[in-house]
Amino acid sequence: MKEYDHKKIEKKWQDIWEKKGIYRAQDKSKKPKFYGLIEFPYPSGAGMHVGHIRSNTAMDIIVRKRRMESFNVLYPIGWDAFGLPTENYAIKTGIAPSKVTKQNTDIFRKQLKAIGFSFDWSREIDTTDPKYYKWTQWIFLQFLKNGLAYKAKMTINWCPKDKIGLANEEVVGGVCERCGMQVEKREKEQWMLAITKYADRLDKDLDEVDYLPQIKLAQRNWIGKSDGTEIDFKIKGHDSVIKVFTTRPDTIFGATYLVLAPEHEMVQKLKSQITNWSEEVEKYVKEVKNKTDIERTNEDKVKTGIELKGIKAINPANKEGIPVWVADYVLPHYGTGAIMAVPADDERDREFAEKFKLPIIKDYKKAGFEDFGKRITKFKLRDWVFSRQRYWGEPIPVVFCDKCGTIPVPEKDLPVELPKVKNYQPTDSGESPLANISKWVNTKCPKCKGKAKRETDTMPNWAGSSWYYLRYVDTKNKKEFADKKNLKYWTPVDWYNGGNEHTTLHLLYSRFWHKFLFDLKLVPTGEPYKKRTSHGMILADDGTKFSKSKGNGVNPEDVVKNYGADSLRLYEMFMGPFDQAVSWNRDGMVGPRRFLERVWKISQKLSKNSSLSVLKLLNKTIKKVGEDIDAMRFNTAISSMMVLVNEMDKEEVGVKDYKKFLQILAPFAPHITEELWNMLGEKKTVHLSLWPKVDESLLEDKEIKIVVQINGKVRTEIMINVDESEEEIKKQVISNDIVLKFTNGGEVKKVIYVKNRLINIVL
RNA sequence: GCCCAGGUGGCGGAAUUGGUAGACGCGAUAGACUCAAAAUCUAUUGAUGGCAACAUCAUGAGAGUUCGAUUCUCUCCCUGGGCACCA
Repeated sequence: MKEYDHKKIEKKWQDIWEKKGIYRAQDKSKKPKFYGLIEFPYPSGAGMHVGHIRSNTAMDIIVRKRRMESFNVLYPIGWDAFGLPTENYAIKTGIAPSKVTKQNTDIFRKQLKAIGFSFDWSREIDTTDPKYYKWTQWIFLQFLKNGLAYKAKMTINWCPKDKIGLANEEVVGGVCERCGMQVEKREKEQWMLAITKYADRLDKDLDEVDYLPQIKLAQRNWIGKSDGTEIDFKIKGHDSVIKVFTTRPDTIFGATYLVLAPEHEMVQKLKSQITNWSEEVEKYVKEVKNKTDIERTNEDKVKTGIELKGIKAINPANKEGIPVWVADYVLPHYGTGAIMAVPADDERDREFAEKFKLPIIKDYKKAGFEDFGKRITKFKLRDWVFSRQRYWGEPIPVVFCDKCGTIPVPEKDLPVELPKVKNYQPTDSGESPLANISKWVNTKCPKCKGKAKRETDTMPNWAGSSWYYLRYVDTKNKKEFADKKNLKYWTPVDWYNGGNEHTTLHLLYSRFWHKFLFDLKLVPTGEPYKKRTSHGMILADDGTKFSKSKGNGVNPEDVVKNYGADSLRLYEMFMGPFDQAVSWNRDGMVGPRRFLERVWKISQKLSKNSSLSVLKLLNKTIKKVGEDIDAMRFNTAISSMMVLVNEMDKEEVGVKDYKKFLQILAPFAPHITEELWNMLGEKKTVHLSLWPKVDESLLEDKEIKIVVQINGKVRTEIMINVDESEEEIKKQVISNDIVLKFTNGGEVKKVIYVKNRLINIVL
């Protein structure tokens, strides 16, 4: 072929690669393994997004390089297909979510294949496949067996639009994370997972993993570990105590009053002794209860509160009776829901004390505090609300029997499959649409064989994604979620890249599930991911998010058609630093495409040997590209290859050296490099060839240029020999014509020499 | 309000972590090729002054440390993201 035509080569090689199975991971291998993971996509009806391509290409480049470094690589793909958009689509159109999911995954698969990602397609998984969610349900039963799944009646966040209960983690700024609707409060029986039991380990074990510092910090802030002291305050004339949590137990001598959250259980217990109960306190407590979190916290910092008259607590430090208040700025779910106020030391407490004329003790002694409480660790993290009143999720495998109570579905009866329904709308009472299918709901109790009802709640879509990386190591296993030997060989994941938006939700949940499975000795490591990085978003050319309503999306298929997958991959890697958000530029595709055309053109003019300048630059580039890939600096890797191609364009290039260049370009542009590699007579794929070695002897120059500064300003540059001594170089510089012009007989105060870089003369 | 990123030509961005600011790419201008256009090639391209050699200024603003600051310190302004009175 004389000219580069991506249409003739891309599909061709994709088919050959698939037929030969060159990207298949080998479960039995003596090679060292490398498990590279991307977050499996949600197959939305809109098809693949340019953002998917950016993150998938990055990991694709990394795993392709690892293969060329003789690693046995696992780079799998699947579908995180349960979720609201598909269900909402079903509500609108009446089309079954399973059918929509099938359509969407077919589109996604075709689109992903057209980009040339080196996924091992033989391991494709789908969270909505009963063969997969059988094991999601099975893991839930293990949680239940071990007391980590429990039912609780609790105030939940209720989205009136989605008609669904939301986990605290899914409420962003008081509104539903998905639809933006103001969240209400409702009482509801919910399945919960006790993630808080793992809070300490989830925090501590971050020390063992290689996550980006920001990611660790975000997880730590979310878990919110804080060490402090729990102190009992006795109540005068009452036998119970108010437990207070403080990080500053040394300030107890300055504590002049207590504040309880209005929801605090002691408020109800002390009711009969509170003299202003009916006229003030009761009303205030009710008001707070009706407030959403956002109203409660958005009061322009004007604090409200009511004193519980008739109640006095005793400060254990000085035995003085102090007043007790309720105020909504104290939250029931953090600490003990009660604080001791030290207005002399704490800004909020002072503000509150000044407003309500409470005593402030300025000088108090700070010694001897340790006797008054016990050391304790508190976390912000709350248990995970695991129930959804929706159709399109894994049914929670539990039945309710009047005689026997809540009974888990026996493991042999898994999976509990989703039945077909006619109407996907949640019921008016907010129950799952499953509640309407009496045939499915009414069942036999596994224990007494009497009448029983199935749980109609389903799992949140975080469930299937909490363990999918484990299934990839053994996707077809019918006996267990994955074979132990496979787990031992492949896990942990060596490198996991994903979106920033998942650093507190998905990442934390999957670490929690993993630790639980580790405790049951079902997985061999305490952490699922050795290394975690994250990518920046791709924004529209105006710097805002892509959105359907604006119609500013970019269709990757059009780009592939016009420019080719290789150009698209290169552009997305070249457009900016990988961890930062970048704007899509319609004209940006041109540069990478031209680059590939020049790469092609050079193949038509190869000689026997390369010029020295090409040889030197090639070596430098091999080194830089290798380092840049490992550090995810794809943009500079590409620019250095562009510099090399510019040089090769002008100079003589030998076949052997050109092939080395093809090898380092191969992870970025797999199709064109394979075609050229093949055209040059290679029979085996470039993608399993050995990554070229750097010839260190070619990296160093004997003659180098150094910069000459006078008083810190660049005035000229000179060539020096690397073997020359500092003395000789200084002498040479001082007698330089241009330097003499500036020194002009003046006194040289100081000469600073930075080896092989610059020399600065201070006058 | 607090925390984390970030602010560099017309645009996306680079800068060996204190050592030539603007690599690489896009765009633009001029020329070559062409009947013409596209593509390609060649040259120029931060600003100001100058015929030129060159000089001065310039990395959000202002100060500081230093022989030397895009890089370090302080104050302030702006953009994006996260958290929401956390005891």
